[in-house]
Amino acid sequence: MAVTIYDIAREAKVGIGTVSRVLNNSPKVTSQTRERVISVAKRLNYQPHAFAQALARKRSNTFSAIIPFFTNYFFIEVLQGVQETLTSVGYDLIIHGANNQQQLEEYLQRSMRKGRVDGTLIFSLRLPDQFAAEFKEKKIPLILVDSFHPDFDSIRVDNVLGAKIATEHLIQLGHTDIGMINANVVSVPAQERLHSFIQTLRENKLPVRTEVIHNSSQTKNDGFSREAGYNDMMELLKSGVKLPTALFVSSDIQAIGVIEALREFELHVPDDIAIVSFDNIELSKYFGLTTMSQPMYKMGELAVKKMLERIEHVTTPPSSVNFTPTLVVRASCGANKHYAFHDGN
Amino acid sequence: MAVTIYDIAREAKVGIGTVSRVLNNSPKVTSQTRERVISVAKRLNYQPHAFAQALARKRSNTFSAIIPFFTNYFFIEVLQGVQETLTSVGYDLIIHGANNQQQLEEYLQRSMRKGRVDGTLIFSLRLPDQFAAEFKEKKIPLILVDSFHPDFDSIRVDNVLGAKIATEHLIQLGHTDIGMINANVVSVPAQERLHSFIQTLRENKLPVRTEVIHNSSQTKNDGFSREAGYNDMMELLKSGVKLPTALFVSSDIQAIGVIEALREFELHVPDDIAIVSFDNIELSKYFGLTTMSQPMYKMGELAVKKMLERIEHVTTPPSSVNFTPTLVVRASCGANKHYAFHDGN
DNA sequence: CTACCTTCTGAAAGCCCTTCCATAGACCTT
DNA sequence: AAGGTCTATGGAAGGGCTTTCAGAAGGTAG
Repeated sequence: MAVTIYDIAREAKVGIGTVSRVLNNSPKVTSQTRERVISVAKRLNYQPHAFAQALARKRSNTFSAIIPFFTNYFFIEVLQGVQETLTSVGYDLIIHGANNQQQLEEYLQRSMRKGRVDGTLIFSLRLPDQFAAEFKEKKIPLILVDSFHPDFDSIRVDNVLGAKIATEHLIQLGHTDIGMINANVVSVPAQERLHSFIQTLRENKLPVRTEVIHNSSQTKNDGFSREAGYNDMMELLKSGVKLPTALFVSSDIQAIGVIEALREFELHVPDDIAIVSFDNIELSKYFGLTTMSQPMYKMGELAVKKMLERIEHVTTPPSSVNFTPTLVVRASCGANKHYAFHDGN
Repeated sequence: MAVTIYDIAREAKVGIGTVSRVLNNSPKVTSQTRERVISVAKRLNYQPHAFAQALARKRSNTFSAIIPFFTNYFFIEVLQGVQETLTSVGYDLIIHGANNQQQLEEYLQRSMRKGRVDGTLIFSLRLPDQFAAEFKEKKIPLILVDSFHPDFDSIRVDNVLGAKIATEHLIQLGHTDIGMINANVVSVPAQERLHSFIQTLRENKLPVRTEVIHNSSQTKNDGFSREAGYNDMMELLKSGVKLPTALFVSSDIQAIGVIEALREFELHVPDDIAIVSFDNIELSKYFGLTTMSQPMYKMGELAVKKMLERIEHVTTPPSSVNFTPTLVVRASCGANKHYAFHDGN
């Protein structure tokens, strides 16, 4: 069968303890025996058994990540940061796509199985209270990305500030009648962006026309999709209400759908309607989207670093990092003539 | 500390063997003791220790997937199929993004660690010979997706046939001067599409103008990116060679970049130049891309099913499934007036 | 009532590693 | 030379589970 440290010990005429010490680079082995053991290990093509190691060490060197949806550009880019950082420190990543509340709970349950993972990352999902309590009690490291809970570390983009900046940018461009195409408010970021948008209008004493503030009822990707953007904009267009002169859209990918819908009604961006959205995914540049840029890769990287720290120091109080999204001005808002805007007409 | 089967055994006044049997639904337990054990387990909020289980059972219920690049729409969509299917059968997925050969080898190494995973999926990557031998010898289940090796199961799209269909579609539309914007030929699919493209031109007795057949030298995502498409098309445009009337582009995402470049030269698709690409990612519809559609989600699903079969029957000879990509005619080839083509002018 | 099955159950062995503990031996010290 | 210190080493214990094995308990048949 598979070769174990016992085989190595026998061949190298040492004890298993010594083999283990050699393999773990413990200093208390003479270089002579060390070399003998290493050469035998190589000859037998020894591979340590990960689970036996994990069991003995009481740590698995793997994290789990729970994300709402797989096909979402924001998550993909953050995940890339997570994965690459993790790899560089020898950790593995288990990925769970939670399409609904039930799946989320199942995955959380799995992540809590003793020893399965050393920590888990939750993306953009609200942590149910009973799980929060359990994670806390069991002291299982948990990092929230793009979400928040007072008992755990979190890494976020400041959606409130971001939505404010976006909205004020439109206001500064002279717009006074601004609508919003939002994702599904079951998503926390969608909620925050919505409230901040409304708040900003109020602060600027602008009318809040609820008939042009549209929360998606789509459930797929919580409404953060091209399709949702298209459908929701279509609804607005067909409803016959007076259109605003500008729109704040809760994600770039939705904005792409929104533009598609506008095109069918022969409305031009930014002349007929100006758009600012959120995320700055790779494609945004192509579309000339003015958008709030999030440091996605960096967020992933930081999430891992925090997790590693957290594992070392289980008891330090949780901290929260807020990245400020930055406004990237392109063509869709009408402010930057440098970029041609491409809406396909 | 964490609750173990010993705790349950003590509380329920049974032996650990019985506890284990109950938890694993072994039939040889009276319903009376079964219920007693279950109620104690629930009361103590017992969670089995995954690694101890894996160690004793000699299987981990997790697979690993090695993909070339994270931010590639093709992989993401296949992975979604993989992940969802896996979840439905209670397996976990470890994801490795291999940005280069060295990383690939490290990950393969990791996957071979005894017990770490029950099997691994490799995406679009050529399996190095020494690893092939080792996997085969150790009988570690291995499934190749979008790649091929005679000793292992593989699930592919027929790139040769796909490229042929795409090229012939352009030929049927009357084009006799056709170029290609290819990804980096270090990638097997890129290679196959290239060869089949040239082969098809020859079969149809059309000229093969190597100056308009451009293999990307980009390494990021092996040239399967918007950026690569843009840069490579730019090179072609600036080179001053006579442009072909049609282009076969090796992926949709590149095609988007190609269109962007053409736009800067005020060339219109499909009137000035017709385009057929490959993949049919979600965004293709938006762009009106005529493309070869690959059943990505299905491929992921099938990969998992094959893997599970393979685990049951280690010795059955490897099989290879070839999906035939289907032509989706939209606007970019000029054949379908139903779709408006959107190149942003 | 004894002999023999069945069925269920408890406990030990085993999965493969890390780590602790005890010991042997080398090296100092006085 | 005896005692003490230190280092390298072997091996047992332990991590939490599954599975095998033997035996207890209960039932049936002769």
